[in-house]
Amino acid sequence: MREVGARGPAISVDDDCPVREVLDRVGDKWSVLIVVLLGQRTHRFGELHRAIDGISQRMLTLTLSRLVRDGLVCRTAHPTVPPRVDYSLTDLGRTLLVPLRALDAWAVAHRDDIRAARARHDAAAG
Amino acid sequence: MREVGARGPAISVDDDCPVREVLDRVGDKWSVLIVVLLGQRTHRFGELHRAIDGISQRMLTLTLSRLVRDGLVCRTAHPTVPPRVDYSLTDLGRTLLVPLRALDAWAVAHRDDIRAARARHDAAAG
DNA sequence: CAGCATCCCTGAAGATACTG
DNA sequence: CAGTATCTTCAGGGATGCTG
Repeated sequence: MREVGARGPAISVDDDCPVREVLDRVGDKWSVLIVVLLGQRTHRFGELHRAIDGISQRMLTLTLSRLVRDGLVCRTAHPTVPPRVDYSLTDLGRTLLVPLRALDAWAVAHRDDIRAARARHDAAAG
Repeated sequence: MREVGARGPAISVDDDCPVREVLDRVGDKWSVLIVVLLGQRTHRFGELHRAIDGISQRMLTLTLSRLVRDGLVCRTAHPTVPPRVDYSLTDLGRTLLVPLRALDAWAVAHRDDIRAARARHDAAAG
């Protein structure tokens, strides 16, 4: 396993790159959004549907089932009528909030830098 | 702007969600790999091509140009013949290594948990 | 309410060939 | 060596309709 990073902890990079594994899992269009919302509090299916602007029912179902499958999200179906299903983060899911916060902090701190770089680059060339 | 997180720093979630912005930018198939490799040291185009197993010339070019555009990677073309082009991280790019390391640490720490959850889930249902 | 089934479409990514 | 140009494929995702 090759590693990088002169100072600070290394990031492994090879064939089975853990970072890539995470990104393949939560790097899709909706997973992070859902994890973050569930990090806030438990949500029902419909609540998530309303909270996440633009998501289709299909994608919400799909993404949730993947997250449940990966042990990040917990699904609780109440045998009532009409049915009621609650989704919440598992312990594992909650631990994921930590690195996501780090990424978020970076985004907040540097979004303007990126926009500036873009503007500069686009102005120079096209 | 709605925010989440009982304890710890909040993650903003709304229409312009910073986390989503980062993921849209580096959540693709190759960007993280390239950033991490360049975090190691400066690489030439061909070095990256050989280092990243499975990437096509086209995707390497595309991904690099996006990273350059966003100010994360610096491109240095030497006017020699044959041409030689060096890629390295900018200061901004280097700061990105920090949250990526957090994500990597999480991945390393929990990949087995995810695999176990999956196995459990798949065994239960299918 | 929650969610599956079906159809469709687009954009990301691969393969291949060519160039300064 | 370091790309560009073109064609093609495929999976992610949207829209809609139906059901326990």
